[in-house]
Amino acid sequence: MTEVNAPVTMSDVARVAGVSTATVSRVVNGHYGVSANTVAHVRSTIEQLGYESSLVATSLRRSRTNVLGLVTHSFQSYTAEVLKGAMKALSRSGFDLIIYANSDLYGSYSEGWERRHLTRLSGTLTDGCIVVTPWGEVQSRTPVVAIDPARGSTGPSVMADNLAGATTAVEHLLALGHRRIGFIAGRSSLEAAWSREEGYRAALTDAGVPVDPTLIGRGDFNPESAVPLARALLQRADRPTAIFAASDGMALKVLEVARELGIDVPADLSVVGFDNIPESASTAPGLTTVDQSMYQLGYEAARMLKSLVTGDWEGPRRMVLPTSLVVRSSTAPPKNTG
Amino acid sequence: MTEVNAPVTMSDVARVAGVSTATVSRVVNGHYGVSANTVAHVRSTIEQLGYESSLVATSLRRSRTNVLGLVTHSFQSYTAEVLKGAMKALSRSGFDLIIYANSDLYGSYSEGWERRHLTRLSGTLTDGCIVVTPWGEVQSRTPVVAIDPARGSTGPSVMADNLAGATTAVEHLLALGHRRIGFIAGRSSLEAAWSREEGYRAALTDAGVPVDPTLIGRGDFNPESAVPLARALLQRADRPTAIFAASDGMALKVLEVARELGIDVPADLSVVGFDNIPESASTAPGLTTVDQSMYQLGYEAARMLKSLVTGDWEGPRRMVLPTSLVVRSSTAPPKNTG
DNA sequence: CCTGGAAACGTAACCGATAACGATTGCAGT
DNA sequence: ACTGCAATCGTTATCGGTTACGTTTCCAGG
Repeated sequence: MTEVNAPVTMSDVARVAGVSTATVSRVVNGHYGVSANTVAHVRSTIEQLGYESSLVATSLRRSRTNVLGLVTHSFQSYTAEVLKGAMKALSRSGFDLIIYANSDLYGSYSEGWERRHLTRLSGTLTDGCIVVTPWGEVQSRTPVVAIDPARGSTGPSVMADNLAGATTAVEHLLALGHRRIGFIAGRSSLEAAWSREEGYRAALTDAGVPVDPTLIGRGDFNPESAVPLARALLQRADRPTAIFAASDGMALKVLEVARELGIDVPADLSVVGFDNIPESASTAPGLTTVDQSMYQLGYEAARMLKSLVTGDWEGPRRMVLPTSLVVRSSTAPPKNTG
Repeated sequence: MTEVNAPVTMSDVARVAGVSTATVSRVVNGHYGVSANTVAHVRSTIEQLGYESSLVATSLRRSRTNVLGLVTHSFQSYTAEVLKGAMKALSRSGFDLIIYANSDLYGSYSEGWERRHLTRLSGTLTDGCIVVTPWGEVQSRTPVVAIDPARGSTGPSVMADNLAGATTAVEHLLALGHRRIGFIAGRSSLEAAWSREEGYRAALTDAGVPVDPTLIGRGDFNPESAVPLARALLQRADRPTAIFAASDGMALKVLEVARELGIDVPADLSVVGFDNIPESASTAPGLTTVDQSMYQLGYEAARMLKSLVTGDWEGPRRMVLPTSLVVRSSTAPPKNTG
C-alpha cells in the first residue's frame, strides 16, 4: 500500500531519454519509424522510470476509451452471470467493463433513470454498452447491444432461442402425460416473454391439446408477481397437473406456494421454469428448467459489442443462442396417469 | 438505437451562445462570476444542443476520473455481493465502478496478473480501488481498500469480526452438547482465516475442551480443498460430531461428503459455515452459518474508498464489522447427548 | 467628473498523449 | 559529387475542458 507520488508522464520519459514525446509514443505503441537502438533505449528508460501511459489522455486523443458499459436496472443473480460472461469475453482484449445499475433495486423503478445514465455515459465514458433491461429504443451515439430486447426493437441483440426452449419444456410435460398445463407469463413487452408463451401455445397445439386461456397467468418476470397467480391456479377445483413458468424466479415461487398449500412436488404437481439460475439447482426439489446460459448471453453480447466498437463485426446483428432442457426432480408423470 | 452523430462540444455551445468556453465551463460547474442572464442563456443553448460534458476531457484536466475499481481474482457469488454493496454506496455519488477480475477463474492463478493490472489501472483509469483478493502489500499511487486483507498488512481495510463470529459459531455447537468439533481452516495468509481459527480455539478453551490438532484440516477457502479434509475427518473411527468450516463454500462441500458417506445431517453430524452466501440458505438442509454480510463489507469499503479519494475520511482506516449467527437446520444436538 | 474596485467575461496555457507534417540524415544509384 | 528516396525523428496542432490571469464593463463613492 505504499503511496508513490510520481506521476511520471511521457514527456518525463522523453526528457530523460533525450528524445521527443512523439518518439516515445511511437515506441509505446509499437509504431514504425524508430531505430532499434532508440527503441531499446526508450524502453529501458520507461522501465527505469516506471512510466505508465495515461488511459485518460489516450482516450481523449483517440476519442476511444476502451471501456464498455453494462447497464441493468437491478443486479440479480442472472445479472452476475451475464457479467461473468462479459468479463470473460473481454479478458485480455484491452477493453474494461464498467457497471451501471439502478440504485433503487426494486420499487420506485424510475423510468428515466437508466436512459439518462445511458445517454450520459454513452458519449463520454464508454465506447458502447450492453443493456440487460428493456426500454424501448435507446438513443445513443455509441453501439448498444441488448440482452433480451424489447419486442419489436431492431438494434443489435443477443437472446436465447426462447421459442424452441419453451416448446421443449412443454413437450417434456406432455411426454410425461400432462394435459392440463398452466402457464405463468413474463412481461409482455419483452421479446423473450412473448416467444416463451408462443412456445407454450405451439407445443400444446401440436399435441392436439386445446389452449385454455384461464390456465394462463400474466406475470412480469418479477418473482413476486407469480405468487398470486400460482395461488389462483392451484386453488382451483380443476387445478392443472403441471405449471410452466416463464422464468426460474417465478417457478421457485410456484414451488413455495405449492408447499404452502400442501401440494407435493412432483407427486401432485410438476413445475418447469426457464433460465436455469443457480438457485434452481440447489433448491429442493431441484427445478426442471430450460437452460439459457446467461453466461453465454453475456459472453456473446460482449464479443459483439467489442467488434461493433472496433468496427469489424461480421456476424448478424441479432443473435439467437440454443437452449437445453435440464430435467431435475420437480417434474414427474401426473398421478392419475402414472 | 438511433445513432446520432453529433459529438457536440463545449466550444460548440460557446459559439452558438456567443460566449467563450470559459463561461460555458463556469455555467456547467456552477462557478461564480457569470450574470444570471448569461447563465440562463447558456443553459438554454446547452439544452437545445443536447450538450454533455466529456468525462474524459474533464478527467484529464482535473486529474480525477471519478471512477473506482473493484479488483478480484475470481468472480464468485460473494464477489457479487460485495459488488452490490459497493454499487449501492456509490449510487448517486458521482463515482462509477469498474470491475477487474482474473480471466482464468480457477487453476493457473497467475500471481503477477492482479498486481500488474492493479498498477496499470491505479494511476490512470481509476482514482482508487477495492481489492477482494489478498496479495501482500500493494504498490499504488491511489488509495486501495482491502476487503479481507492479508495477515499483517497495514493499509486501509474492511473486514468482519471474524474472531467473534467464529467464537459464537463454536459456542453454538458447544451449547448443543458437542465436544468433538472438527475445523476446516482457510488460507492461512489471510487475516480472516487466522482469526476464525483463533475463535475456534478460544471457544473450545473457554469451555474447557482441549484442542485436538488432528481435528483441524488445513484448507485454503477453495471449496474443493475441503473435500479430502472432510473425508479424512468423517472416515475416522472417532469422527467428530460437528464440523466448523471457515467458509460456506467449504461447509457445503462437507455436506456433500457427508451425504456421500451416508452420514445424516444434522442427526449424525452438525455442520457450521462462515460467510452466509446465498447458496447456504437454499441448500438442504439449510446451513447454519455466521453471517458476515459481504454486501455490507462492499458498502463500507466503497464508502471508505470514496472518502479517501476525496480526502475527507474521518473514521479509522481499518474497519471491523459485526457478524451474526444464522441458525438453520444443519446443526442439532449430538445423538448420544440428545 | 473622476477614480476604485468588484463583477463579468475573454485569452491562453495546460492536462497527457497522438499523428499529420516537415525536417534531417544516410545511403544507393548514376 | 549529386540526386532521390527512405528511414528516423522533432514540431506542432489537436482532443475537450479547466482555470489562472488579464481585460473590459459598470456602478458607487469622493
